[in-house]
Amino acid sequence: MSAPAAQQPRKPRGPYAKTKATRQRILDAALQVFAESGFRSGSLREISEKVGLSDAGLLHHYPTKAALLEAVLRHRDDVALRDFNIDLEDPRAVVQSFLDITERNMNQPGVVELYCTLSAEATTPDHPAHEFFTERYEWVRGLVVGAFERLAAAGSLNDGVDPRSAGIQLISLMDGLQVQWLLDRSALDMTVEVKRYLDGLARTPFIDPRRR
Amino acid sequence: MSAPAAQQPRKPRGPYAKTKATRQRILDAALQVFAESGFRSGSLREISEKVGLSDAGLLHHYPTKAALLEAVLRHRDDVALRDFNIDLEDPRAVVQSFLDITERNMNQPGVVELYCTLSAEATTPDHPAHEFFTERYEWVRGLVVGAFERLAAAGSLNDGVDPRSAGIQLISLMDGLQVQWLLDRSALDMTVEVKRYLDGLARTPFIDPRRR
DNA sequence: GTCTATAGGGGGATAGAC
DNA sequence: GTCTATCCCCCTATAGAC
Repeated sequence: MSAPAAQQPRKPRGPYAKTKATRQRILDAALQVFAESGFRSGSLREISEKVGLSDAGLLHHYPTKAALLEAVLRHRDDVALRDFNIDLEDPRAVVQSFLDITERNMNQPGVVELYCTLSAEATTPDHPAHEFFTERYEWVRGLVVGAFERLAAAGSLNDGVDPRSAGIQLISLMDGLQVQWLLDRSALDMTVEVKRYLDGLARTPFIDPRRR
Repeated sequence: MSAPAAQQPRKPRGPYAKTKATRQRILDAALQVFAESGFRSGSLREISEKVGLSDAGLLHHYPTKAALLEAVLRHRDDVALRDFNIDLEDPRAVVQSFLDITERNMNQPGVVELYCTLSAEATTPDHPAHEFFTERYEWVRGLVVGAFERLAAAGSLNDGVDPRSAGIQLISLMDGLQVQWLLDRSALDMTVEVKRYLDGLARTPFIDPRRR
């Protein structure tokens, strides 16, 4: 779920390019390490060990640590966008997708940890992922606020619900739930909470009954 | 805002104890550094430089890096608890205090950054502040859920509002707002959003009109 | 495409002098 | 209570061999 698409690294020329597979393994390992320790204290050493490569071997594929981080973030977002393939013009589908993403997230705590840790770390302006996250939040906020605005215009929201606030709050809710959930997974069910929040916004539920 | 109270470091015996003042300066500097960089990549070096002390001088007051972190977190919570001095038996006062804290937070982004960064970092079980945060969240959740339960019993909540969900969501909302706010302070007003969320829970507003 | 070797910098913590 | 000196660890990145 990211604004611009990513450009592929480089020439996948050979007939059976092991390169692609290696890079995939690097991304997987990097995700794990950055999720566990964040960017700053996660080390290339740990990543290269996980992959079974030397440090220099790893840096052949991604020239710097920051470049590797970029690649991990963009890759995750590309995968998510492709898997869900949301119709951005349909406000109900957009809102529904937030619930779908929450549900998926409960099955991949590693990714949740990655975004939690990194988004907090990247609030500092000099962090290599700072721009990525500011742009990402701006984009997501625009997406969901737009959806709520169209729903409001169609009279589908309760009186007194401000579309922009609802968008900001939905995003905040999801982010905040993740911290509590990561700290103690038995304390709450993220899907239930998101669903309840959405149900509170409208008399007629958003959720397509065929899907849940 | 923490469950157990902290024990004071040690003997403040001398008549003009510079020790106390030094430790205060250390805590202030440590807060800044841990907020900016988190625990893992924030360095004692940077802290001791800010204070104007050598590394060893700093470690005389706090024997390890983890001990220093503990002290910073407990100190902040003690200060907040003392300043607000909430009547924990009055559910309206408890809910109101969340709004007060939000308002105060908007004037001290450093503290917000500290809790954001550290709570995310500390979701990993082996982090030195892991227990601190799990216990803290458990305690806060119990506090606010209890308040909502009493409000519900008194018929002060809208129909269909689940007290436990409302508590979990209020905390999540505050945490999530902080990330978005730190990334772009012009994007939203945390106080407004918390107030709107609370207003959505009850027909009669919680907020004491004498105070806002 | 991957390796070894190495440069060059920080990091936390301890010992012992003042 | 604070210092200097020191230990030994881990880190990112580059150069050049295979």
